[in-house]
This record gives sequence, C-alpha cells and structure tokens, in this order.
Amino acid sequence: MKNLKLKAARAGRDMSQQQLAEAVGVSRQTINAIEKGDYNPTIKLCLAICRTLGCTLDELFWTEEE
Amino acid sequence: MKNLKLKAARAGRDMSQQQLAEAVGVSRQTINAIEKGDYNPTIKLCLAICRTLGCTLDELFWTEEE
DNA sequence: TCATTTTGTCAAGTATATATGACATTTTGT
DNA sequence: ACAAAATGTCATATATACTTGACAAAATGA
Repeated sequence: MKNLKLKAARAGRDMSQQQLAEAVGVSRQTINAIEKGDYNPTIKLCLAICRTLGCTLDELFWTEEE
Repeated sequence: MKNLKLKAARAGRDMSQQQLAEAVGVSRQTINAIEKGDYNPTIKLCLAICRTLGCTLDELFWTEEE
C-alpha cells in the first residue's frame, strides 16, 4: 500500500523526491518506491527521512493493518 | 549500538528472544542481532515487534544520534 | 550440583533493500 | 503550446537483512 503520509509530509516541505533522496543519502528511485509501497525500507532510512522532514516514526510509518 | 529499549520491553512482557521471534515470524538470531545492534531491521519487522510488545515505533526504535 | 533454558556467536546460504542508468509519462511554469 | 521539472517504471547489479544449523557460555530453577 502507498505511503501517502510520507508523500504529504514531503510535499508540505516543498521537497521533490530527488531532494529528499539527496538529503537522506539514497537514490530517487528508492524514495519513489517507498511512497509507492513497493518495498519496506530499513529503520535506519526511516529515521533519516523522519529527521529530514521533522516528523516522528509513528507519524510517517505506523500502519494499523497487516 | 544496542537496542536496550527493545530488550527491556521484551523482558517486561516476560518473553524470551525465541518467543518474540516466533510471535513476529523471524529467527531467534534475528531478534538477537537487532537487540545487539548488529543490523537494522526493516520497518515491517519493527512494526510486527511493536504490535507484539504493545509499544510504538518511537518508543522502541527512535534514536537521537547518528 | 545438575539439568534446562536462554543468550551469544559463527559460517554459509537465500531473499530483498537499494544503486545505477535509461526512458516514458505527467505535472508545472511561462 | 512549449520547455523544464517531477514522477513512474524497467532491467541489471550489489549490499545487506534474514535463514538455518550448530555449538559454547551464561543464567535460571529444582
């Protein structure tokens, strides 16, 4: 399932996938795949994204289902 | 670095590494390695651990440094 | 003290997170 | 309408999360 909370948080900071990717040190395709829900990132990458966007893990990556 | 918050939360539920591993569907060595800080789990596994132990992502996996 | 459980650790294999490069499609700005 | 930027997507390659099996050391309980 897509991660729309991440997409919204990034948009709220007016950052492109590319900019977020560079800020956290991964490729643009990786950010794209995470937002699209293609695969599950490591906690380390999640933490880097959270720090960059000023959000908590629970805000961006918690999910009830599954 | 070690994940002592996870170790404490597990101990507080009186679960062995083995029991937690079975509950979340991974090997005992994987739980051991996460507590020891040997490698970074995926967010999917973190979520499964949090649900099993009744904790949030931020409680068990947030870290300030790095 | 002894048996059992739990934890730590190693080696070798498999699955998958992530990279790079490339191109098509969509969105945005003028 | 046009150009540029942003996004979606594919294919191939690499790093690493995770598995299985095994054994030693430490902790727990009778």
